[in-house]
Amino acid sequence: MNPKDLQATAGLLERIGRLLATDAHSSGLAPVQWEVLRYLDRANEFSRSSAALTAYLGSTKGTVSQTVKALEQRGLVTNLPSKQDRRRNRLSLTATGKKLLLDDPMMVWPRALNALPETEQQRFHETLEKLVRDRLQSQGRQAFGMCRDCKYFGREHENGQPHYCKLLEVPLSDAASEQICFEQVAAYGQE
Amino acid sequence: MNPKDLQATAGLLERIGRLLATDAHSSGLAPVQWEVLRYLDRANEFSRSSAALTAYLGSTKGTVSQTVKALEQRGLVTNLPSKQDRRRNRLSLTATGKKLLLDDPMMVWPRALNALPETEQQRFHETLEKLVRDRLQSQGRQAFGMCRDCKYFGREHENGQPHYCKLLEVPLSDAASEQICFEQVAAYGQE
DNA sequence: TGACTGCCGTTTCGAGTCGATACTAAAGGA
DNA sequence: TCCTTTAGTATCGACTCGAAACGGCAGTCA
Repeated sequence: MNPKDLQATAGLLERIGRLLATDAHSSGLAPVQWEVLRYLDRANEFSRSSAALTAYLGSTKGTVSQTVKALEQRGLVTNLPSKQDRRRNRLSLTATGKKLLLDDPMMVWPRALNALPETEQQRFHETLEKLVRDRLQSQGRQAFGMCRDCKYFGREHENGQPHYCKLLEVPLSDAASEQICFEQVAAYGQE
Repeated sequence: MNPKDLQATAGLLERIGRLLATDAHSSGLAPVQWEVLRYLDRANEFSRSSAALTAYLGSTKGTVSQTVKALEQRGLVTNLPSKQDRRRNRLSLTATGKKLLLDDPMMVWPRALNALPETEQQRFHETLEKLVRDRLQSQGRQAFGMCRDCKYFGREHENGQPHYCKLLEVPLSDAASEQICFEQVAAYGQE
């Protein structure tokens, strides 16, 4: 494709971004607030801190602190100091927060995607993944992949749990292996 | 793909949206301000008004008015009343605005896309276009396509110009036919 | 046992977005 | 001429964002 067409494709990405933002905005919470809720719902225990959230959002700790505070005031999130290291905090969704997530405006997209042919869904996902990964990498940012795709992910049984994290040295449940991890390093190369 | 995977694809869209926003943010202007500059650069004369911009952004006229004001104060945009209808305004990029657009942070995406195989570029573009169009349509919003893809676009010669708009009844240059039009209605069906 | 260092989170500041609402002014029909 | 519709502006409160200053705390090195 020539440069002009590639710009048109980028223009579509821009519009998608805007649609995402306005969808979010018109449903009560700010776009970032929704993203925080989604992240907390999908991240594993070690990754539910302000620092991890800051890296995930590509924002600053100040902004994140404020956003968390706003969500706390609405009773959607709790913010407690960690017992191991009292500099850190532990963020969690409240029951209200979890319930609100069922009305996530982002859910219109899976439905739209579902209308596409199966192979097109697959290919679209792969291309998106490539673009996001490349972009994050060129900014020196983490990809925040799923636990089970990590190079430290082990299938050894331990303590009755089916999996094991070789980095943090903890046993992992099946559910945990599908969560987002702050420390995740892709097992497959980034060629 | 199963629902969980479709959600993962939507998650990638979400992250792209965020990358777009932070890229924009960290380069001086707010994301929306960049979008306004890009729109004004690519829209035809009839479409460079606050009303068209409001529809394009899916925002409100109040917000657009403020955004335009901020860009005016920076000397990137001019805002003049229209002579035909003095309620309307005519927005234009200043020379400074046009120059700034050369540093558009969005330009990293065409480069990233260019790294993909040709067929993958094509397919990705088509899928994106489908998603955006469907989403806009389901919200009852306009698509803002290119003049030459419009059902009112005619290839008749007139006044020395190669094309013609059957809706506004004006001759069109080659360049104008590639601009975004407020009135555009897709020539191909929306099945 | 200290002091030094680096990290983590909070607070505050100014510019800007956003939706909502109220407002002004111009166009255009009855 | 009156009245309605339409286009753009002004203002308010909640929120985002980056930057910078601040305080708490863990780990290290002396």
